[in-house]
Amino acid sequence: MLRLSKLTDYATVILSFMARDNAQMHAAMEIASITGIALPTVSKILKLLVNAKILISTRGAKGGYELARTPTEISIAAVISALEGPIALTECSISQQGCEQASGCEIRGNWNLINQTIHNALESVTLADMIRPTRSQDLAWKQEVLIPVASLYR
Amino acid sequence: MLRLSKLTDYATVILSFMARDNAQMHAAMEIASITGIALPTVSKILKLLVNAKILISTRGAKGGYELARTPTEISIAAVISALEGPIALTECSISQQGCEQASGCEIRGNWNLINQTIHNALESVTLADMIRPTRSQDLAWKQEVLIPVASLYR
DNA sequence: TTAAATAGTACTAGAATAGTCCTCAATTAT
DNA sequence: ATAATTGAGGACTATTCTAGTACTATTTAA
Repeated sequence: MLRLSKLTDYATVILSFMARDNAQMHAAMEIASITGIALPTVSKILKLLVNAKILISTRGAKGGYELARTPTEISIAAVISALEGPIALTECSISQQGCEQASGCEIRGNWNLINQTIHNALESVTLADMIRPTRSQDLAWKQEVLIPVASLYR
Repeated sequence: MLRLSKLTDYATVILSFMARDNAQMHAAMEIASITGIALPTVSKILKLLVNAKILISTRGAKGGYELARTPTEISIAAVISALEGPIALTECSISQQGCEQASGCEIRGNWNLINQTIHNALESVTLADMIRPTRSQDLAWKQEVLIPVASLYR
């Protein structure tokens, strides 16, 4: 569930490669051969990332792509919305009339809270975090996970 | 992004209707006419929820569906995984060899952390929360949103 | 026994994704 | 200047996934 598209997945791979050797310019073809993702697909992704101002492109010979900001300043949320549009779990947007007729739709407001919560969580993770080594043993953080929606009603 | 399927959306509508008038048995047809969702679709969803032990079904005349637990004991995470399978953003699962060849795949562990974080957030929201009135004005909770992955590295 | 209701499964149409390709524009090096 | 390199932009296709439907079997109450 909660699928991200493959393209988004690729984007994180590409970006974390770029983050690791910083301050460098990389041509699309170079990135394609290093990551093993087909060139046209890499190109497509890079273009989307440029439009989202996550990357800066330089045309012409010796051109290429580079990060627009430092890895600590690029959030995963930004990457995801660059590739998939605004972050939202539901598209309850299907005509408000329909929702008023149907009985269940006071829910919508609560979905929005959940969306916000997840968005904030993704906002707090940066590219810099992604390229750090994993310590899956270390589960101390679990205790820190919050219950934001429930807390609304205290 | 982060799309949930329409079916999952419907499921929350159906379940919150059922949660509101508790302890009652509801036939699929009744639910269909009240929610405005087509009967075959409602049936499909109800069956999935039964398989996930979120609902209990009773066959035969006077049969129907009822909640298997109280609304406070049914998490949104459970509903989502009932409809869409395990909660995971990426399906990096595409052959580990492929990932070792490509340069970017130390990322996977970090994705798992993000998945876990989101899973925990969804686990903390229950059906009971969903049927409460929304107070979108009240944004106090925003201050409480955490930075779980970053905290891993302190 | 009959009617009401769910269980299970298979199928179809439509939409969304992934992936590719082609032409234009810009920059550098010769 | 001119050629080579590289990105920009858009159009297009095939495949996969989802939503929705239909049909048959099974169970239970009256």
